[in-house]
This record gives sequence, C-alpha cells and structure tokens, in this order.
Amino acid sequence: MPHVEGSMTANQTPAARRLSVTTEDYLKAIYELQVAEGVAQTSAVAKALELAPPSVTGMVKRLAESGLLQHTPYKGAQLTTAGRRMALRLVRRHRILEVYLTAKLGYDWDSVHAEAERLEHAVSDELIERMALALGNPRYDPHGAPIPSKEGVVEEPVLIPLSEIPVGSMAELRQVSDRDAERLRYLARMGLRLGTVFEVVARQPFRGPATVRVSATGARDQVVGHELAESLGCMPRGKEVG
Amino acid sequence: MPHVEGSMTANQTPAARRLSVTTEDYLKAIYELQVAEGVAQTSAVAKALELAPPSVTGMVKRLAESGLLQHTPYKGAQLTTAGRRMALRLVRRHRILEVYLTAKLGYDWDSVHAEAERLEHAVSDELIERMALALGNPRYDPHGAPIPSKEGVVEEPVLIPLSEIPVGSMAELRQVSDRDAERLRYLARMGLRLGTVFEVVARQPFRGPATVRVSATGARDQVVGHELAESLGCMPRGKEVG
DNA sequence: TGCTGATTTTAGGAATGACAAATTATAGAA
DNA sequence: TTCTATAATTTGTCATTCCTAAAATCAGCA
Repeated sequence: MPHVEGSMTANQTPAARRLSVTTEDYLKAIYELQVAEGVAQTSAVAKALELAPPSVTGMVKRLAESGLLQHTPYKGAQLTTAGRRMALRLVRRHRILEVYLTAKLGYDWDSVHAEAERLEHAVSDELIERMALALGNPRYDPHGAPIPSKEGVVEEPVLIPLSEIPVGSMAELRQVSDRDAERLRYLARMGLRLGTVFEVVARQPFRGPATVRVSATGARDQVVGHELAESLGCMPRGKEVG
Repeated sequence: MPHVEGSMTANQTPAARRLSVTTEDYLKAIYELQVAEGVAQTSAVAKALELAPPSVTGMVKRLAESGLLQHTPYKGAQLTTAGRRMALRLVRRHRILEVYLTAKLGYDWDSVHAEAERLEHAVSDELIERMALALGNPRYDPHGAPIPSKEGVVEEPVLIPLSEIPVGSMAELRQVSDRDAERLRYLARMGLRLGTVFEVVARQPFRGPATVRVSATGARDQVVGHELAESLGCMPRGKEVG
C-alpha cells in the first residue's frame, strides 16, 4: 500500500523568491533524511552535504527564521509546508533530469546523478516541464525512485530491503540508491537491474551476505554483501510458473 | 574574409580549478565586450552584468591577480590566454545549449537566452559534447552567432550592420543579438529571420529608420529603426535573378 | 542519581562578492 | 595650460556561508 508524502495545493508564499543554491541543497538533504530516517539530525545533514556540523546548525537556524523549517535545538529539523514544497520541487527536477539524460543523451544510470545534482539548481520550471512532456511524464527515475508531480505529490512505494527478504522467497528489484556510482556499476555487472526478479537462496548470519539466484539469466548465483543488500529496495513476489 | 579569434592549443593551466559562477560571468562579459568594442571598460562590464562600477573594479583586480586578465587602471581589462580559453568555453556552452533547447525542446529564439545563461554554469563538458553530437556539431546558434570549437577556436564572420548597407543593394540577415527577447519577437513578427534576403529601398538621414523590402514574401516593405538596424548583422548580396 | 561519551551549539573568524560615498584620473574644451 | 565633465578607483560596510575551537546538552549506564 503506497502512502502519500506531502500534498500542498495551497500556495502559501505568493512570490516564492529565488533561493540560493546552498539553501536548495539543505532543503533537499533534509527532505531526503526525513523520508529515510524520520528526522534530520545536524550530523546527518552535515554528512550528506559534506560540511562541518557547526555550519549546519548555523544554516538551519537561518532557514528556520525564513520559515522553511522548524528547528528544535538538539533534536533536529523538520520542514514546514513551504520548505517541503521547495524540496519536492528540487526532487522532481533531479529525477526528471536523470530520466532525460538517460533516455535522450545516452547517460548510464551510474553517471546521471552528479550531472543532475548541478543542473537541478539551474533549470527553469518550464524546461523541466518540457523535458517531462518529451518523456511522456515518467513516474520513476532510472534508479526506481518515484517522481513527485508538479503539484508536489509523491507516492513512496513501500519496499523491503533485500537484506530483509526471507530466504527461499522471490522478489523483484525495484529501487536502488543513486548516490554511489561505483556501486551502481557493480550492480549492473552482476546483472542486477531494475525489474530483475530473483530468489534469495541463502543468507549468512551476523549481517552476512545474501546469495541470490537471478531467474531470467539461467540461474546465476550472486553473493550480495549485507550493506549493499540494505540499499536495494525490493517488492516481494509469489513464486511464478515460468 | 573571416578572421580567427583566439587559438590556444597550449594548455597552460594543468588543473583548471573550478571557477565561481561570478567569475565565469565576468570572463564571458569581458570577452564579448572585447569582440564588440575592442576593449572592456569598467562601466561597460558593470552595465552588461547589471552591477555597480566599484564592484567591477574590485573583481577585475582579483581576476588580474588570478592571471585570467590584465588590468590597466583607468583603461580597461584584457583577457589573458587562460582567461580567453575559459571565456570561449562558456561561449561554446551557451551557444550549444541554445541550439539544443531550440532544436530538441521546442524553445523559440527569443526565450533560449535566459535559460542558457543559467545552464552554462552548471553543465559538464561531457553533457555539452553529447548535445553537440546529438545536434551534428552545429556551427551557428539560433541567432547566427558562431560556435567556438572544443579547442577554443571561433571564426567571427565579418558582417555589416543593416544600418550601413547602402540603399538600393541587397543583403541577407545573418546574425542578431540574443540579448533582448522582445526585440527578437518583433523581428519574427516582421518576417525578418536568419537567412532572410532583402533590399534596402530607403533610409532616412540623421540616424533615421531604413526601409527594407523582403524579397521572398511578396515585396512587403518594413521600416526598421536605426538602433535596431545597428544590431542586425548582414551579408551583402549581389542582385540575383529570381 | 550522576558520570561519560557523543552530539550539538556558541563564539570568533575568514573568504567571496556586492554596495554607497568619497576621491582621483583622464581627456576634451576653453 | 587650466578647467571640467565623465569615468574609474579607493575606502569602509554588509551579507552569505564556510571553518575551528570551546562550551553546552543529551542519553545511556553504573
């Protein structure tokens, strides 16, 4: 059952004045941490943006004054409606750009992230909508992440990490993190792509690796480390007659 | 006879460290002023970038210290080889982006400039080369401006402003300024596009307007103000038998 | 309850890049 | 040559946003 993240149709800020690139980076990082972890702690934001923690504290206080988020000292930051709207706009831009670069300009799924990361701050809403139209309004980016609508609504599908799929059952790879290009190249070499259906045939204890059997390509068994497995979002599948 | 602007094959700076967006804006503005006026005066740069003159003096001094240009106080700025190389890289990006947005995403020639102006600072060299390839390595942008090569070589064709084409002779519109979108829309409405061949049938004295007759579209006479005519780069044409 | 280690915040400072006000240089006219 | 209008520069601030070092706070455990 997919649940709905953020849904703002009320346009609070009439003249949404241009935000700095830095501000946009903070909002997006905080949004993504809220989705992944529930809260956005100072140290987590610092790590995501590769900054020192005091820089984050300072910036978060300024963003709170601008009304883009709420800050509870020592607890973390929470986006306001205005802040979430801006963050979702950034996420939409990023993901549409990734699809466009992949589909129209021959980028691989491991190299689009960095390019989109810079472009998302520079493109106009108009350009993004033209790209979306040219692509037939895609719903997922090349890593399986859902694309928020223009209105700022996104369905976050409920997926289960490969690390938690029971041994003996089947699942389909639906989403991977786009952060680490090296990891994406490794997955591609192993034959693990979006939509790949596999069976978990074994798992070692103590956060050990899982062994998966890819159905399609003639039963090749692959060993997937625990940490990698945690970053692979899967949809459980009943065994099918193939 | 076209003449060659800038030709640097020697890669002086080994690790061309990333320049700030601001620095890139200054270099491009100074380059364009040097092409148009020969020199780049402080006030002209300030006007082009919509900044106050003291800001320009300060930045120009810093750019001189970085070795990107030479500054003769009270005289103006001149790009060094390193500065010109960076500027030409920006110009190439800008113009390839304009062609791409026009050809692949349905932009009009009056709206591409602003979009390219922001994107040129965010795209990677790789993306630009992919776009250039997808476009068949175009040589001119949608306003007729020549596109510098990857190596930083550009042929600036010698064109004559419409304001200086003699009455009674024919010419072809080859290049227009991309700065003012309103002006571009006006030209399009008048039927003046790149490649349009026309005859100058009259010109009023004292910087008055010229009257042009567009050959193709059944002898429609158009009156073009002096200032607008100065911004239209034309190639003289012998009268042809049509 | 009170220590202890990790996290967070405060304090102070540096770099970039913009501005206004005041000063100085240049070049053309008298 | 001297004056004067224009252009350019110097000086002093301010806003952003980063950093390091030091102090404060929180949470888990004895």
